[in-house]
Amino acid sequence: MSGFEENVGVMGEWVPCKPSSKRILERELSLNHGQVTRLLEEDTTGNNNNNKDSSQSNNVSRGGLRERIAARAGFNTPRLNTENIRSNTDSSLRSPPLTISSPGLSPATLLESPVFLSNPLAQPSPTTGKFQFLPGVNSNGLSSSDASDKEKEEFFDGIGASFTFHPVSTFSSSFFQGAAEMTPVDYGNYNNRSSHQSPEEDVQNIEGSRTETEQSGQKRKTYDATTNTIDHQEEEEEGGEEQRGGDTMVGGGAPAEDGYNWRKYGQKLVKGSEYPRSYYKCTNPNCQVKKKVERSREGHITEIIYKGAHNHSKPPHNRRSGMQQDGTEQAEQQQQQQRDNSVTWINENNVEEGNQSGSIHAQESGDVIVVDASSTFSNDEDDREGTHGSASLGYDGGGGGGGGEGDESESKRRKLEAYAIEMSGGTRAIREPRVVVQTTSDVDILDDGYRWRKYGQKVVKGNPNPRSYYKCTAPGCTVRKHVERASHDLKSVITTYEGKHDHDVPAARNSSHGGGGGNGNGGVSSAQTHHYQEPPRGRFDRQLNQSSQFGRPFSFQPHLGPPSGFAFGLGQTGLGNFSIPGLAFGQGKLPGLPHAYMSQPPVGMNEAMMQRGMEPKVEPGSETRQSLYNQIMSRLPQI
DNA sequence: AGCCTTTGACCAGCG
DNA sequence: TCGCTGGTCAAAGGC
Repeated sequence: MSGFEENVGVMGEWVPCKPSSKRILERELSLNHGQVTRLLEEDTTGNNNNNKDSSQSNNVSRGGLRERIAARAGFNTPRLNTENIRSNTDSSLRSPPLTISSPGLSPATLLESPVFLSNPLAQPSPTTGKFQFLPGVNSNGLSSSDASDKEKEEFFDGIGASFTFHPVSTFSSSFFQGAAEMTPVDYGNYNNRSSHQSPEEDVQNIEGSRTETEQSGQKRKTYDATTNTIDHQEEEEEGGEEQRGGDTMVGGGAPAEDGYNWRKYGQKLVKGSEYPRSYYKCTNPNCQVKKKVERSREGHITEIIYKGAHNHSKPPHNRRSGMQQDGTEQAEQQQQQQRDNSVTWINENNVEEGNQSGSIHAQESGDVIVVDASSTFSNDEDDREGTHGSASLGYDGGGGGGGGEGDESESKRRKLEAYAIEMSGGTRAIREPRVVVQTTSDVDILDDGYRWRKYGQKVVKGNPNPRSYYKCTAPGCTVRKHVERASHDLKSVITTYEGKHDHDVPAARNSSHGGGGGNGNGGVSSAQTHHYQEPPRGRFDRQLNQSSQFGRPFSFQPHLGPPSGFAFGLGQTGLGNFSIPGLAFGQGKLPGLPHAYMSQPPVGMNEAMMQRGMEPKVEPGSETRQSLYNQIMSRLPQI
């Protein structure tokens, strides 16, 4: 391949350079992520406090991001200065400065983020940036000592690119649904695919900078903790595929459908947020659940924050009475949600420590997740991944000293939040790991070292570009991927993977595009990483892009890797904005979150590298960070 | 008529 | 105490 300097799809947006960025970055980067551990000892402030801290809201994009992150992840998160972040639709954005005002957050940390998810939604265009992969970074997030300075230079030069760690908002399990409808390509084994390899429900339609979700036959997955089952309630939306509008906005009316009825009781333009926030209450009598919804100018839901838990079941067939909301509209809303929201729960009630009764009813409709948090829950759906673990609350061991002492309410809230996180993580767990890599390159990402058999091709509605579906030809390997090219830029390739771990890269092809850094070690890493982990899907959403996709919970546990709902962009002139819209949900035990998170191998990174034919190398993490730091600092404009 | 959204005003918490 | 801010109220109007 052509090496790092070769473009990599960029996702992100450029924002005006902030003069002080370097200084801030310098200070912040000097801190290592070990500090994150200390964050655990800090009180998780919870979403409700977001607006209480005006100083924070001034520094955090969309106000209270940090708190929101904390609420999701169960621990305080680095504070980011994202005030300059703008919608990526703003073409005027350029040369964003990297402003990191968060202890413990370093480029290395970010680069070690679990998955390199390019979020089409977040991009104005796949061609607006480059998706760079750091040279010499292996699956462990360690840089390679073999990576030449030149490579690194090139890497950062290429950071005209910004890249985004972004959660993917649709179920990966339903990712290849479209394949079922596509025109099969006879490659011999196509019809012999095992049932479990069959395409499922919906297909994410990545169209240039947009992600559309196939809505025909949209399914809702309901996870019932009491039975540990996942119920697919297929909701055949009227009109089926015809309903799939392009970039249909959610009407100015009701919030995205999530199965419950809501009454809007207020709207306000919150400081730090570009978009107005709407306040909704559940219309069910005695139900105190509320939610806040923020929409972009286009009507895309950029964030949904739930507060509380429903004490009732969903109303039958979620059709609002009285109001005009036909199936089409609803379907549109659902698909809208699927492609762009972030969800946060602030669970404040119905939870009793260690003794939850009832059932957890986590429902997802697109990205909207509603959780009836009234019980503990466990999720065995993803046992194969070793994720989730316990359904027990992510409480910090009964107060873990921390802020719990003497502050019962705070402790409780913390627990509740953690609980909510747990739940959200649980719902996430039912999805298969997935990695989305968008590149802009003349090097076909198909040539990633593995052998693929094309089993179909389909033109997804709303996307003029044909999508090709591939399956790994390795025996027993169920990895699939689909690839499509942006019509406006044939070099832009969007590849989405689904599946995981079990075999090495075929030797014969492993070096075909080794690109930079191709030393003996590369193959090793490559061989180790034909697996895909679900990225932490945190909201993400608010991301630089209003179209955000957001947030998905992620597991901090080893098998799942670090949180991913993580998005940040590096500016063209060195470093750009930096945002972590979806450093979201964590579902592991609270006490271990930060550590686990920080220590997770950058699966996504590695995968991304693999996509690019790069060969990760090993190097002590500290060196990696230092190297990154040096590189970044050297690229920052002098103040 | 009922339910909804809109929107300005008000309230409360925090620094 | 004051100002800022997010959250909520409630009247008005629409469907």
